[in-house]
Amino acid sequence: MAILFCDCTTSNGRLAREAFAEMLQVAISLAYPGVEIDRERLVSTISISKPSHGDLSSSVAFVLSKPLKIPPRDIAVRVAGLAKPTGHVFGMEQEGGYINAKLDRAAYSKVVMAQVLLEGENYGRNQLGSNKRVIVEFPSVNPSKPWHIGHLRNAILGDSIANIMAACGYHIERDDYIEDLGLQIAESVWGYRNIGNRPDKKYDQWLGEQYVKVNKIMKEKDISGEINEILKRMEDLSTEESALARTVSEHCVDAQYETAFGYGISHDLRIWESDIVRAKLLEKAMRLGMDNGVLELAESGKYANCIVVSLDKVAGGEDSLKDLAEDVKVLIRSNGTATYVAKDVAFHMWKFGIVPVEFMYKKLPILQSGNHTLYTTAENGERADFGRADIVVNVIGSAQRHPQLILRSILGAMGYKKQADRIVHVAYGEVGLSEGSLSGRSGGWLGEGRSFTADTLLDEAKKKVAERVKENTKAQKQEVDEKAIAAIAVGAIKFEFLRIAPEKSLVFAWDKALDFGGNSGPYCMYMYTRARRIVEKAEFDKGDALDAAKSGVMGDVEFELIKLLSAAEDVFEKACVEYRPNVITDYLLDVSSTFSKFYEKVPVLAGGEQRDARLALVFSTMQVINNALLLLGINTVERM
RNA sequence: GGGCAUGUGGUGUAACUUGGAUAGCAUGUCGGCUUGCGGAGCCGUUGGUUGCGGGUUCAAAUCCCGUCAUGCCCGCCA
Repeated sequence: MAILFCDCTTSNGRLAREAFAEMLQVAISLAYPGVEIDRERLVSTISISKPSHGDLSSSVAFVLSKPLKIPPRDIAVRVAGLAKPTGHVFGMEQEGGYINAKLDRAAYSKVVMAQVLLEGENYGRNQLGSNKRVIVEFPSVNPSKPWHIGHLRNAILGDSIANIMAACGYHIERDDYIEDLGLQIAESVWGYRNIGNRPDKKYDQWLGEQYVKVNKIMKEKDISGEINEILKRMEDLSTEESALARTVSEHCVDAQYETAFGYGISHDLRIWESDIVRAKLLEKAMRLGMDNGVLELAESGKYANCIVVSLDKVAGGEDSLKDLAEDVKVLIRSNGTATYVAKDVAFHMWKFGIVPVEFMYKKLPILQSGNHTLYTTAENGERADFGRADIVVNVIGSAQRHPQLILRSILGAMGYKKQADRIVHVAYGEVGLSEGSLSGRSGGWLGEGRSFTADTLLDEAKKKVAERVKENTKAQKQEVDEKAIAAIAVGAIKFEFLRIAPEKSLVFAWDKALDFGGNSGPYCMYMYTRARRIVEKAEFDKGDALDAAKSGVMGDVEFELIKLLSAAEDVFEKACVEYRPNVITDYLLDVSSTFSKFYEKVPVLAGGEQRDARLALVFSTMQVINNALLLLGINTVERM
């Protein structure tokens, strides 16, 4: 098999744009000697255009119009007239002020298909991240309740962003921070002792329901003294309460990870708050802050005996930290306990390897999707290579913008500006219900009829999918197993959550969540299965496809598909730098619907001499849909 | 009081960071398509002063200013 393309490290989509830019640059210098345009600027004027406007389009004439004082149309005419074909780009013409170019269909489709087929699962992957270490933290749910649909959005986003960054050449560590010393756990421990300690259902569900009961009791009688006593004792790691808190939390997190397993979401590391305390990370971090003068001990006044930071002092250029009701943020309370922000500052010092703390790690025998190994921090264990990140991505609700900003400001003021700038807060809009709220305290996630847990959602989706599959595959006398049904249900839910831009809020409604038509995951998955069946019927394998790709495809719809396939790498990169998986969902819908039009219009198997080249295109499309779905954490199925 | 986010056809949304051609997609409405590789599909129809008002520009959903609406945040809660 001859290598048809010249540069394996660059996508053909990019090569085509570069070639077009080259053409334009030469033509511009011929037309207007002395005029220089930055190459990057030039490339940025080029976009893939609609079929009615050629294949590639540049608006460079508008840019040059002002300095040259010549109307865009005249520039376009002149430049287009002087351009000479480069690479696979030719046929330049002017329309209004635009300069459009056509691609050599046969040649271009050959190289694109060859690249897709040769690179296979790696197609679209790139080295943008040059192996930099990234910690993606998600979803860090309190170990006192099951994941509800809000937590699920967090987990799905985090998992997908981690996948996308990994595909762009970053070294990814997926961390889950478990807060086992917080007030919520103290309340759980109180419930465990006073209401019951025998789970009669999935542990997280049971614990969550109990937590809601405790909160009801708290409204009726004052047990806050007892709970505070438990909380205080928990923070001393030698107490029975502390051990109980950890045990209850571990059971709960294990149960939460059954949910994660069902959704195909995995982690590398669980980091426990109690292990952070044990390692004295907080003390070290606070001492560092005191030493360099950013943190100070208030000796008198309102904050006497607290360790505080002046927000005005650390604000830098941040307006949102100015004109606050209180200029002071407490990190260590007068009773010696730490606030959330203090813990977060310390935790981030570990993430970046600023404070040299070595945790002990244990491998956990938890089943994760893809047999992904899970570690946990532990009292006893071994050393392992975690932390020391170059970039930190925190997937946290947008409600926490303010504390995240304080975190960055404090780190920056302490002299870690570079690290502070490399904390990315993926601030997603909270998930709301059309009626009520998801509040954990009042038990909003329990719902009236159906609960709003991630488990319930998946169960309902599976039921719905099973019905649909049964109906749909009747004609083919094909069995579709439970694994495939689960994959489709997961695909439907993940796609539905990911197609909405992260910063947008999301109002959950059952009928919408379980409607799998149109812009949906199942639609894309269905196109994959259709493609697969065509290829199976033809008994066409990858070797055949590589041979057949030598012919190229010429039709309009075919070529639209080729153009889309060649854009994969650009799309993956865009999704990565913007931390927006919806860039991928959009792309998938585009590829899927274009493929759908293609097979509706063009009979592949009865295609005469074009049959094999079209089969190669079908094969290539399958690969691209598969690769893009994997970035969303969605697995393809063979039948549906 | 201050800060942040959001506002796009009946509904859900994309494009906004980096301004470009007729604002893309789905759902909904109404109508059509199957002796063909599988109809979770395809084609057509309908529906938009991109919250509002200014400004910058050859060009604004996109940038700037103002304004309105909604949500979130501003704690020795997490």
